[in-house]
Amino acid sequence: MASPQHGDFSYASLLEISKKLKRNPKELAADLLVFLKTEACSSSHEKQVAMLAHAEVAGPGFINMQFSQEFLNSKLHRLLSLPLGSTSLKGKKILMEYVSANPTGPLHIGHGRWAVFGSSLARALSFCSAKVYQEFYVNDTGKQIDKLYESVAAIRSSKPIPEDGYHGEYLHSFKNNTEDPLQSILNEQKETLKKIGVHFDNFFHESSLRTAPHRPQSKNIQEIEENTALSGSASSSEKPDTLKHCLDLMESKNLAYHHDGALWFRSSLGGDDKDRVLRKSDGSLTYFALDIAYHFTKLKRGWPSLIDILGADHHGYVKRISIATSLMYKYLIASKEQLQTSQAEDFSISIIIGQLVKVFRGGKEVRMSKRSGDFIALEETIQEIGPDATCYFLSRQKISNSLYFDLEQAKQKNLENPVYYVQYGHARIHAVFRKALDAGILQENLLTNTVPGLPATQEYTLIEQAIPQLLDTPLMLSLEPTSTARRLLLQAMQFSSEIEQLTSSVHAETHHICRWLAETASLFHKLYNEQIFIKNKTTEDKEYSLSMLRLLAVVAKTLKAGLSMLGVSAPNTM
RNA sequence: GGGGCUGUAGCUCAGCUGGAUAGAGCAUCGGUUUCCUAAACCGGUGGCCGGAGGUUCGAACCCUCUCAGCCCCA
Repeated sequence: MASPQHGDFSYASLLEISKKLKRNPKELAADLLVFLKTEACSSSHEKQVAMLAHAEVAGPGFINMQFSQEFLNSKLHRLLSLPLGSTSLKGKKILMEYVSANPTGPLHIGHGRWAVFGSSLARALSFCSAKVYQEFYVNDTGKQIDKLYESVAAIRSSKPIPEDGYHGEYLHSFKNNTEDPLQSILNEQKETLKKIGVHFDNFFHESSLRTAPHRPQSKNIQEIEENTALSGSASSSEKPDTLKHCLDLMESKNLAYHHDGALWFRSSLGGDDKDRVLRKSDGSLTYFALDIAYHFTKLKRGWPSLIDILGADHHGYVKRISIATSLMYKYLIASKEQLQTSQAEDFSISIIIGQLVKVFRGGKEVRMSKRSGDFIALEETIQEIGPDATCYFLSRQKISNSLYFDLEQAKQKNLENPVYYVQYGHARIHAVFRKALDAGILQENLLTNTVPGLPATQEYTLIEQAIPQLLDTPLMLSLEPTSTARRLLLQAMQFSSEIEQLTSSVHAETHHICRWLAETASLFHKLYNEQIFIKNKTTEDKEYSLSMLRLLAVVAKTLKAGLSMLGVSAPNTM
């Protein structure tokens, strides 16, 4: 926000306020300055520490401020001794649905993008104390699935695959086994997702929405993984027909009507340009009907805040499904049907449209089509460039922007991929700590496995084990206004608010994490080249080293937090 | 025909609520290693922010029009 020469941070929107108040911005700034100096400086919300050392009016009406040494010191102490996190979304219950790939083939690179984006966002929301439930919708009924079974059946009986069936090579592995293809493909998808750190709380099968088994010969796919504790009354011996219930409800509430032999949803009520068909005149249901029923169950299971991440090819769906879900929620509140949630204002549905990934190979675009079998598998990419680079690469750009992905380039650029730059920063800090241990600056007998502010684990890093002995170190950094060390500390302090900001925005721009990581790593590498942390000549040097280690420990802690939010590892050596 | 996304350095992209001299990485040119990891650091070159109007103290950002690319629906 502020460049270093403008102090630690600056306030710029005073000019806008002054317009409304019809006051001279400079005068207003001067008044605010007096207030800041008397009020804010004397009562920071932590202890009684003066927050500001300096504040001044600059330019046409900016206020530039500088933190006091004491404030920075206490902030550093907190960052080191407490868990990182925020309470900005405390009490929020959010159900996220993403990936939801059809179980008709392996995941492609586009799915990888939604997966990485979704899981990063989920971690960011959890970081802000929201309760997040991650779900994958398994589209296990319908024409595409029938085609899958027909194609496999043809392969098994050595007959030609139907023209409009699936021709991908991956299906040929079913020739010599009797596995259920759908279940098997789904399992493979899960395995792939696991490699990039994506875990779902639930795989919701579309077939569970209706009673009539869609495909009697494959009963094993009917096993419902849905957590019954969360699904309210769904645990009775007879499975309720959610879809029928939902459609009946809509009819009874006059949200749906019959016309021309079809059943229509009054989506125009909510501002759609026309009503949409739920059940065609031939009796078959539209995807839309199933989607409404699915979203209905999300609400009924007690999740009032919904986030859907859809591919750009589904953007036509956004409006109608938002409308349908809102109307459903209104009904649920109106009828006082059992809801595990409390307030109506908790309801929100946010549908994030992720643009597609354009895949190139040596400058030539590769078209993705699952049916012909010509697609870029996520699995293949992970194997070629590794899970860390995959996650980072897929996170780097705004989700609303098409992502250009050249496989050849990604392969070649292994060492130039920015993820290594950040990881290297983390590993380098470890090297400094190892050196400090060798030099006797850190005391081996004081290393501990009970680290404040971190979850219990058997595998604390050296840095983490050293935290307790660093907490007592006084801050002796030369934190001149524009020093790299000061900028680095401010950057680390910024991490939590960076995450808060992206979770509060509708666009949920997780690529900001990448930017923050790269900036932080850059500042660290700069500092590393500016000075030597471990000198070990005099007592003074030793104290200096300890104070620097304290700063570096915070940097390592936040770097690791940022990396793991993206599903990227934070190695200790490279 | 209707709708969505995008247009910023040679390439790939950031740019947070309209704010101070538009930023990174790669590429390119030149420097830095008796010292904690050179997978690093420092410096140079490179810009009509697609174009035109408008809003205002101020616009890459907001509004209108327009051009180009990608996608969805009919």
